[in-house]
Amino acid sequence: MHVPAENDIIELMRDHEITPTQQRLEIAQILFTKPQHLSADQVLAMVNQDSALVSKATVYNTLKLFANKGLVKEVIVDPAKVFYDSTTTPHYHFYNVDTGTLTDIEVREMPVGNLPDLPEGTEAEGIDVIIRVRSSSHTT
Amino acid sequence: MHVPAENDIIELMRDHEITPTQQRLEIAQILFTKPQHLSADQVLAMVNQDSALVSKATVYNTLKLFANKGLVKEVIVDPAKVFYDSTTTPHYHFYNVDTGTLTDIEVREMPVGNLPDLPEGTEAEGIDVIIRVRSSSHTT
DNA sequence: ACTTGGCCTAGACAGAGTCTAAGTGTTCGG
DNA sequence: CCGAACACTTAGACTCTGTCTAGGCCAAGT
Ligand SMILES: [Mn+2]
Ligand SMILES: [Mn+2]
Ligand SMILES: [Zn+2]
Ligand SMILES: [Zn+2]
Repeated sequence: MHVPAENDIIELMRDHEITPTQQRLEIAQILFTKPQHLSADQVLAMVNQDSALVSKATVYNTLKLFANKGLVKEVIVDPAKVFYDSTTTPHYHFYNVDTGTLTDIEVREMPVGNLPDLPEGTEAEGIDVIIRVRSSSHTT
Repeated sequence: MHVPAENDIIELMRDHEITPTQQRLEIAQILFTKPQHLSADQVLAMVNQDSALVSKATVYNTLKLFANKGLVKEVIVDPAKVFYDSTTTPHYHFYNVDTGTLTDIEVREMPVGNLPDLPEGTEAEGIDVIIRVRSSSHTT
């Protein structure tokens, strides 16, 4: 299962209670061709590179919808923009602050201890682990 | 050593190769009264609540300067704004996505495994661990 | 046909953060 | 002292990501 067929994507969306529309399909096709980390702006550019298919508002709305329904995961590492991760299984990230590149870390490569006691009246939603790196031989 | 005296702060700044100016002192006084996580906007409001002492540009410039010199640490958990942490010793964070509140986690409360192999040509700069929580009894 | 409801869209808008160009000290050489 | 050099500060314009608004479109149901 590499580049998923349109039918697979429609089924995936139905599984997650998302009505499949033409625009959502265009966006999903781009996201789910491979594991990747894309900003909304990148998705907007990619989806419209041949012809204008999807508006800016719909790209933002759709990515947020996908995130809420668990189809993609938001990754917040850059104060300037959100990345959307097409891989939703638990994993962590390297973030190269020089290049802006995200790289996945398998959980087994970096075990993290159990959750500490949560603050009163809260429940856990997820753990983000980000290892910030910079490109070597920096004139620091 | 609670509310640090002006002289302590000047020495701290000199130690970090920061020329102490009136505006930088105003900002430092607010930051270092206690361990806390403040956005630039909050610092701007606090520093000017009595009389207009420091401009917006200087607040942003100063916080970035302090971060570069290691006086404060940037915490990136919210796509809308950066938090500045007056505690620079290693620790992790809870982030309540409902209230926007950051809470510290001591490293000993949540041991994290050794660093995995870094991507080619990079060196580590730091590890961020964020446990996202939401306030209980949510109508999800 | 008409209504309803979900979806899409252009473009206005909001808010965090940056930049620019001018002003204000402060230091330092003569 | 005096003037040049330099670092710092500032108002306000500007940029950029993301949100909102108000109307248009379309498919389904009656
Ligand atoms: Mn799923
Ligand atoms: Mn230090
Ligand atoms: Zn990832
Ligand atoms: Zn902290």
